[in-house]
Amino acid sequence: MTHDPNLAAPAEPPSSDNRSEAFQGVREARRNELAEDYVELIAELIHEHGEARPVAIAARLGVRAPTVTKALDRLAREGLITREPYRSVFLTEEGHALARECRRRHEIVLRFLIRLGLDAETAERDAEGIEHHVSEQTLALFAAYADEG
Amino acid sequence: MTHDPNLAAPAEPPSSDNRSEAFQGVREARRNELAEDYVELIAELIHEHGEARPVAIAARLGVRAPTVTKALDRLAREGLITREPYRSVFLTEEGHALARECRRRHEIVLRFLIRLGLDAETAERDAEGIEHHVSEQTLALFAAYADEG
DNA sequence: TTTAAAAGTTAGCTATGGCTAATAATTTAC
DNA sequence: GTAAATTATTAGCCATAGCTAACTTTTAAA
Ligand SMILES: [Mn+2]
Ligand SMILES: [Mn+2]
Ligand SMILES: [Mn+2]
Ligand SMILES: [Mn+2]
Repeated sequence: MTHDPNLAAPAEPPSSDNRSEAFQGVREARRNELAEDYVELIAELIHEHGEARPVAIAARLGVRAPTVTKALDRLAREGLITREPYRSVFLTEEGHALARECRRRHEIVLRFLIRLGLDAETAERDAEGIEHHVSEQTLALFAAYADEG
Repeated sequence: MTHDPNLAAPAEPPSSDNRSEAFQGVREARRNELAEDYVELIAELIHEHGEARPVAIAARLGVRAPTVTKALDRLAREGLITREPYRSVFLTEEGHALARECRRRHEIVLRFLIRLGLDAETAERDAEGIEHHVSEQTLALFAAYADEG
């Protein structure tokens, strides 16, 4: 979806030992985390401030400006955003779709953790990491628990 | 614990905007994921087969041998393992402690997901990613739910 | 005991994701 | 309307994490 079809992928699926399945999946998820955080955040900033400027992205992520510039170049290359130099950033259709998906996951995980009894701050922090590693099945169970649990 | 004190850390904590806290935490967690997976796996292999050979590590992780060699060099540099060329790998005290901690987290998350109603395979896969992003607080709630829920 | 296979390492490539320092463009203040 | 401040980009650094190809060492077979 968000990523290049296997830039550094092996000739023969390296040892598709059955046990390796989980790790393969996690590596795949890790490759998309950054892009997911970016598009989700960009959507948020546009909603809150009417635009997403690199300086705001950097502040929210807690990284330096050049880090953001480079990441945005990559997102543009991947077709998730459009941009012009020195201007703020826009989501493509694809980027917007991914952002919505991420926001949904984020909110379900967050609601779930809070319902479980976690304080808001810790919940937010854990959700920010966990959201990238929950399957649809888990998400469904989280949502069910949050809604009625 | 497992990592260098900020190799690429900024001069002044880059924009310690309050909102950035969650992302900072996640980035920190991401830096340790690989090391955590390795030491946990090494402990497992030693338990199962009496030794941890690079070839077995590679098979289980689903990566190529040179990837493992390099990662092991890094773990050794960080004081988590000891090794000699062409021989199998051992955990240092520190590595062993980290492995135990990881195994504990992994098992709590896994038990929790299964208790929630997830199938074993999906649970294993999600746990492999989630385990690196749960705070002690969340872990406590997971454990409580798994035990009595 | 020689040879073949398996395992491990090294060298070298690509891409990501951080950073600083220097420069360029834009916006704001005067 | 110019000068200053802010914002953004570029260039260049470093470490991680993957890969292949080539080589070395160790282990297993014949
Ligand atoms: Mn996130
Ligand atoms: Mn998020
Ligand atoms: Mn893991
Ligand atoms: Mn694990």
